[in-house]
Amino acid sequence: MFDFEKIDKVIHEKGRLGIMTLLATRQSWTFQDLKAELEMSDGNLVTHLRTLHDNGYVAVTKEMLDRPQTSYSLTAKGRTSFQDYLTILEQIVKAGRS
Amino acid sequence: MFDFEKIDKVIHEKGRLGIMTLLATRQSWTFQDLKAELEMSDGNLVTHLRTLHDNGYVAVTKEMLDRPQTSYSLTAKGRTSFQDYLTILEQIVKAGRS
DNA sequence: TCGCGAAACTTTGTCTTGCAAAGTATAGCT
DNA sequence: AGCTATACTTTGCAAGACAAAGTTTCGCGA
Repeated sequence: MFDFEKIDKVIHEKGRLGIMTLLATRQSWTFQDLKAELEMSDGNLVTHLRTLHDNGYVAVTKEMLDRPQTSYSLTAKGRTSFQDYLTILEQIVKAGRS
Repeated sequence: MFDFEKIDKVIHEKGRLGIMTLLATRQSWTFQDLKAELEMSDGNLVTHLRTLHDNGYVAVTKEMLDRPQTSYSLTAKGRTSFQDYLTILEQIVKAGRS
């Protein structure tokens, strides 16, 4: 019926799913904004962001304003992977609502 | 924006999400049918089903036909929890498609 | 110039899971 | 009695989430 093996394990985790969803709604997010929105610890957030970056889903931009400020955004690959993931979610919702 | 903490960790796991989705499409599934559809090992499938049962999401019916046959179905609690979960998925899809 | 604090990590450690392989129990068929 | 299928349980490992504490780097104020 469904191929649940297709579910992307990198995205399908509460923390990273939150990050990906936020990144999809805006061009760019700072570390601080993500942290405030998701209420994650520094270590946890950085680890998830690194996992996403290592998989080529997230781009990192480091800037020096008056304070250091790192921003994150989706890569093209990240965006398509996320859309593919959403397609599976849609199928699940559709099946589950019947 | 979203409260990702609301995501039900019992449901939000690839294996159990598969089980719950299948159970939502039919009144009842046998162990063998679930196993064939999800392509899981016996131990893995039983463990997930027990987790779902321990959380009150799944009812178990044991029968003796010519062979032992155990069937699984959603409880009322399981159904509402799953619907709540789907609601969050819908929000994510909606946000991610914008 | 010497801290001080903030941002963004890294490190460490713990604890929970997923998952598979192998073993067990029960019942029917031959 | 022995074989097979179902439905488990047990064991063990490896991966991952997560938090707390330590680290680095910068700007700024005393």
